[in-house]
Amino acid sequence: MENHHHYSSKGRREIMEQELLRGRDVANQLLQLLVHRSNNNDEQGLTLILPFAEDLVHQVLRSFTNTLLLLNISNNSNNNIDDAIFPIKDLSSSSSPSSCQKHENLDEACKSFHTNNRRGRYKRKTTAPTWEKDNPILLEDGHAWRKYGQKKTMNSKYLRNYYRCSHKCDEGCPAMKQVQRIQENPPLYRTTYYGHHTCKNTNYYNNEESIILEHESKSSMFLSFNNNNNNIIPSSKKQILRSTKQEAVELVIHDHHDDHSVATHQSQLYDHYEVDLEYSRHVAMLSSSSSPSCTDDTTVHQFDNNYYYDFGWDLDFDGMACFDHQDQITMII
DNA sequence: GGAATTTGACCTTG
DNA sequence: CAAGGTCAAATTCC
Repeated sequence: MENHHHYSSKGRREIMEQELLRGRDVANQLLQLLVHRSNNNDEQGLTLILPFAEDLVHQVLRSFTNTLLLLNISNNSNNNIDDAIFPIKDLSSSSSPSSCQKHENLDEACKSFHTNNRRGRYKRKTTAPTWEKDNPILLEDGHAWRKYGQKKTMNSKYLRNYYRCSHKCDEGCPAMKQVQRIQENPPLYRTTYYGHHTCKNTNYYNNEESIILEHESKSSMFLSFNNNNNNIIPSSKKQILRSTKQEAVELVIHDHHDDHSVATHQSQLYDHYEVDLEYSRHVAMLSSSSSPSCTDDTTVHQFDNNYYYDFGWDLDFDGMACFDHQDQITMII
């Protein structure tokens, strides 16, 4: 309920300031990188360093985008917007949003739930995974997770990490996930989800107001919504229209990807209450029509009489063809 | 000091 | 019995 206050201590102004400072720092890094390279005049070294420079540029742009978004929001709204700001945390910063209600009682509730005698208390899952996805970096998915174990497995040199929903104890939410690195270079992490969230996930997506700042991502697609005025906060080529909480959101593609600088997109499909807006690079989509034309690497899943299309597009823009033949897609939030 | 993670023991499953 | 999922005390983090 009043879980927003976690963020209100850090006001909009402060977040904007942080964004700008971060952008300046990164710009300085970029400058030094370029100066260093131009001094050396090393053609081969330049190509090596190009991806890094590109990443820095993306970070600077992200700083601008986030700050502008915050400015835009503060101009258009005058009511408690501080409470509605949910900045995307950097991956380097640890810990979950910890914005669940009665969070201080959580551990206590867990302790009372488990007695000292551990016998018979184990309930090992038997169900098949609900969803599985590989990602090149560790991503947050908008839910608060509590890690409860890690294990070395036979066929991997990496540890498998076990998480359950932070609301398991206070709301009995059964959702769990496992994350395991499956490849070193380039890094690849496999996240396997078990069960669906039953908790009131008020911290991000189902909230009446939420502002999603762009996070480190090679994608320039940027989604956000605000229920107050149904306004459109455009970024790159996509816009969200008519956002209604816990109802379908129409996502209309106004333009197609004729410009490849729009960068990379990857979709990720969760169940329909776990659409990830936090990272633009993975967006779950539900087609309202029965059968959009899709590229070959599109996979279709059926769930609750709905068809889910996982476009799974990647660096090569294969998946973009999906939009070329379909100008309206329904997204469930 | 409280909350989150780590860690090895404990437990289930095949 | 091996593999690996889960628990909770110990440890770390904030």
